[in-house]
Amino acid sequence: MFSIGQLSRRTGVKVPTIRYYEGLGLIVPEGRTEGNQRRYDKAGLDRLAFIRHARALGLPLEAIRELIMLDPTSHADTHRIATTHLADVRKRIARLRQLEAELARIVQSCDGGPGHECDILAALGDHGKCDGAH
Amino acid sequence: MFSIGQLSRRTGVKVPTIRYYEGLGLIVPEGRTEGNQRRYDKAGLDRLAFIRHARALGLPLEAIRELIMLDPTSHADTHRIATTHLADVRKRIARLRQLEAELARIVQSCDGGPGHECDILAALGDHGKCDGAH
DNA sequence: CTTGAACCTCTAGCGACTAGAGAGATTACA
DNA sequence: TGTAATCTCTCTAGTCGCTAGAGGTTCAAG
Repeated sequence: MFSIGQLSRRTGVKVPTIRYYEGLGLIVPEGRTEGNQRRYDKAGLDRLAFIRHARALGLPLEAIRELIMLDPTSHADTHRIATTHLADVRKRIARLRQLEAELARIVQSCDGGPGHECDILAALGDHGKCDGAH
Repeated sequence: MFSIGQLSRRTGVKVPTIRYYEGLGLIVPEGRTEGNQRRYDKAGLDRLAFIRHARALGLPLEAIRELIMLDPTSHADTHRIATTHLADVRKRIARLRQLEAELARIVQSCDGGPGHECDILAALGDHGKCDGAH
């Protein structure tokens, strides 16, 4: 049996966050003490480790809830959620790479030295020079 | 003179968002009509276009506020803000690429077909197989 | 039995908006 | 000039994934 603090220390998830997850129905303590404090068993520990790892991978809590709720033998659903998230991550990477290219271009337009024409502000205000992706 | 709706249509920034920006002090209408409606001039339009483009590049509103407030001839500050943001974007890309690699590995561990051992749930719960970056 | 740490619930805040209520202003057209 | 349609006003609350704090209770060690 673990207290919420022990669970927190073992998983690296902060105490208020665990309670927050409980509010969302993602994890429920096995029981309570007479004094109303939460007590967890090994299953609770595993569940929280699962949530934490999935979060570290960037899955939104809603997707994690789906993973928890669905039939663990249903490969199709599991696969769908993971694949969707992978596609999402790839989209975000693509977008960030565009931003990176444009920002790099803007920063290079000025060497930061004094007495030099600085184009950064103008470049930020002027959409015309961009690829038009945004 | 533009109404808030005209400004919205010309810049692609939604009306409530313009008012939200005003609450943060990023843009102020040139004046108001007798009936208390906002009216903007060309400077307001340019200012909003600037904000929109900077946002599209991912700059947080706080950074945009800095850019607006600072002396436009001060290259150093401008350069610093843009460079900081570029570094931030690069960090986020690096992190997402790690996630992508791991997710791809996890998804590949299961072909989604029936009657097949699916490792996705196990892989999500088990941090041990990861590079340990998260 | 006392102390101090850990725990409880509840509320509010972050960033960057978005949605909606309910009321008032403006504009286009007849 | 009237009226109807559209626009705008302020205000509040919701989104996501937490985090921080107030004010009070319980637990475990010495």
